[in-house]
Amino acid sequence: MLTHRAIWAAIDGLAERYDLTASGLARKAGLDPTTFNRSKRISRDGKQRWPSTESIAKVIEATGASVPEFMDLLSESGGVPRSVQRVPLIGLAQAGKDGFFDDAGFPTGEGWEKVPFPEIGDPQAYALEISGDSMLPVYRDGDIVIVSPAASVRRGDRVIAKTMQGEVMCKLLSRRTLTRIELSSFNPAYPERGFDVHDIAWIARIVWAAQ
DNA sequence: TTCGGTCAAAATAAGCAGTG
DNA sequence: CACTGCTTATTTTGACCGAA
Repeated sequence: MLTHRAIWAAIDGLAERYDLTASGLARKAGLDPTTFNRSKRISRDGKQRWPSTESIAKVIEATGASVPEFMDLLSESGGVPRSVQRVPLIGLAQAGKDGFFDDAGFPTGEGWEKVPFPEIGDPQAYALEISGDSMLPVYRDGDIVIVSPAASVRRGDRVIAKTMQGEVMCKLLSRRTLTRIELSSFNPAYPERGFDVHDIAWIARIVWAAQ
């Protein structure tokens, strides 16, 4: 439903997602900074004012967001504000480098982009952007998963694991003993891989996925 | 007339030396 | 370090403008 509330909430959401205020977003889009102010949303006599499609096109262009992304914000907001937390986001490939995690697999330091996500009640959770095709057909390239290093991991769980060598992978935990960890890919084209527990730096459960 | 966007001006917020 | 006083940038409001 394209309500007045939803469309403005989506603009606010877009601004927040890119760390801008509403007026900052307008300025970045080459519009007058006042275009999205509150007083421009409801006129003096209480009538609803709407942004033009041209303005919306400009802010999407300026932020580099996609039209589907904006539609997402529209349906999410839907007029009813939802509890949202901002979680750190990182790419799977980047995650292998040093400096992003502490020894226990909790996100640390700088370099994390923040994305808003529905509240999942875990302040330690973070987001990973999937790359590669080893997780097909469950996760596609570009999907975002929410990972909780605090959640307990059991057989059959979808997990993110990092090896001592710095390789980060998204797998299915197929077997776990005191000394061995067996990880299988969702994509049958990839073989199952076994690791000595000492070769795994940390393992964290995927608790949510945006697809 | 109506509807969005722009203009001008005022209110806030954010730095930032200088001082005790 | 904390506190002023000052400057600059950002945000907001309400009047106004041009297109349809």
